[in-house]
Amino acid sequence: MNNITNRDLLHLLNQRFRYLTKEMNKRLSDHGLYASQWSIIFSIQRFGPMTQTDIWKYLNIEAPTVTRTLSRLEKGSWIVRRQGEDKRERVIELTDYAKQNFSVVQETMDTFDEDMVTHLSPEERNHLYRLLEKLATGEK
Amino acid sequence: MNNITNRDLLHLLNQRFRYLTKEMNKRLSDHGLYASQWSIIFSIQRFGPMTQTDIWKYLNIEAPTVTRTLSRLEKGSWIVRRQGEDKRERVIELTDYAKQNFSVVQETMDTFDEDMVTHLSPEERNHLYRLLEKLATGEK
DNA sequence: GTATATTATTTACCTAGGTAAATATAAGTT
DNA sequence: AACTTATATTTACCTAGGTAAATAATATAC
Repeated sequence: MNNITNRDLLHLLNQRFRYLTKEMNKRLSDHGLYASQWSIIFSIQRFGPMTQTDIWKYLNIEAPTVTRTLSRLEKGSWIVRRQGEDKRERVIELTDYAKQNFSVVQETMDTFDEDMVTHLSPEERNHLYRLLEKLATGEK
Repeated sequence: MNNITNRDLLHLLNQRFRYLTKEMNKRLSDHGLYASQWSIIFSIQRFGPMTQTDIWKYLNIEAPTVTRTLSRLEKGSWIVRRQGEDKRERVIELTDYAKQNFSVVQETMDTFDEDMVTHLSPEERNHLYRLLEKLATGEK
């Protein structure tokens, strides 16, 4: 059994990642959402109102990306931006519309998550997690 | 030890993937390339001249994405598009410039690949590969 | 209290991925 | 040969990620 090359490993990761987001977008399209939009909605539902900085730090994406995605969510009536005490910051809250639709979308996503890992046993899922933790940690 | 949730698993995959491409782009920027561009150059070097269909089928991306990336590579003098016998198709070849610079970039990428998996033993790399194979296979 | 530095957000401009529809050529049918 | 179908590529238009620089408000220094 030959060892897999680093390149093949990263290539496969790439393939799988793209398949995942493609499929996720497909399933979310019924709800008028995209994958990245859902991850923001989910975060706010989980942690309560967040500033944009809270969001990009948690999701590990850049501030301009959040600005843009929030604008789309705002246009779709999923979130509202309210001014914070610190007038530089904007606090993001879910709209009633978002709260009403949250659980339906969540069910869709739960099914999606399960479908994606269905061939992995619980032990394998834990193991995969631990291996991914060791991947690309930035240190040498 | 609690089991990891599907959501956390996919979330981590997301984080790692973004870190990977970000870092890869950073290292390639010295060479005036982006990650996706390199993957095309690498494919052609490996398999020889390919039609655009060959490329998108191999890389598992959509045809329009390839069209765009090739245009950028062409502008950067990395590739040339020549008409195939079948006049519908365009055969992509590396330029002399690409051939001359290939090995330097490849060294950069080999180092990158190794850096990304450096915390994983050979067995772990194989295992990670096998687990990723089982992920998101599309079947239920 | 004014000047400077820091922080939060935005704007402008890249690349990359996707879908849907258009175009051009080839292949198949009658 | 003419008509229809299929294939290869492109165009137009989305979203998402990134960097660099601008703007506005806060915090800090003097």
